[in-house]
Amino acid sequence: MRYYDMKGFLTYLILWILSKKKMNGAEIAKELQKRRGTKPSPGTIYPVLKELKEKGLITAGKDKVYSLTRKGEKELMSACEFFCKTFYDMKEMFRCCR
Amino acid sequence: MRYYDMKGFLTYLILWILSKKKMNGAEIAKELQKRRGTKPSPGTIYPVLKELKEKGLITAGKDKVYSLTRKGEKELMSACEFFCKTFYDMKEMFRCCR
DNA sequence: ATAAATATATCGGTTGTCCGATACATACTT
DNA sequence: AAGTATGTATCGGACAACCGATATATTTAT
Repeated sequence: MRYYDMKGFLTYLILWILSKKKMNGAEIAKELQKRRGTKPSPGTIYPVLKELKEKGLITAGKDKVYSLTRKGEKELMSACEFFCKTFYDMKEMFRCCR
Repeated sequence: MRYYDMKGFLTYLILWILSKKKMNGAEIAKELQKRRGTKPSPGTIYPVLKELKEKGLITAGKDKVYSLTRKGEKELMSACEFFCKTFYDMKEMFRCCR
């Protein structure tokens, strides 16, 4: 997986969110609404969940409550490292907005 | 401009880089190489610079050394705020990789 | 049990990022 | 001044994110 492409943060944002709490699709959508200000449409979110599941990064039981797999955790970690490297001086950025 | 789309971080990364130091296209490419590990192709970087210039976010003299305009600074600030809001708990992320 | 509301899923199409290839301009060397 | 290296620019196309619309499944209410 190539982080440097960075088309769409959504996938990683979802991984990030799921790393904190198990959720179903609708709950994820709500959480995104809260964070970004806009709610992704069903046509956006469910394909992403499907893809993440097929890649083995998340799993869900019959109740459709998703959580990260071990692989998903590693993937998220890698993404974090990439972000840290790319925005190694981002701390200033965060400082500026609080 | 819609931050929540987030297709491609490149544009904002370039704004971020230019906010710290004036550079020409080649220098920007090198800096990106350093940060991301991959160097953007000319076909990637120059169209982005052109677009940013057309939007009035950056300017350059005859020497093609780019710098942020006032508008560009504001834009970057907005982007920062968006990131902070979206990843309000990202501090943990940064902690994990150092 | 039926109806209504909510959640999940799929499909087609649009858009924008990014790249590779190519062409052009400018600066540097000898 | 000619040739070489380096920087700049443009074009076409590949690919993926995202959305809107629609269909289906599941849960909740009556």
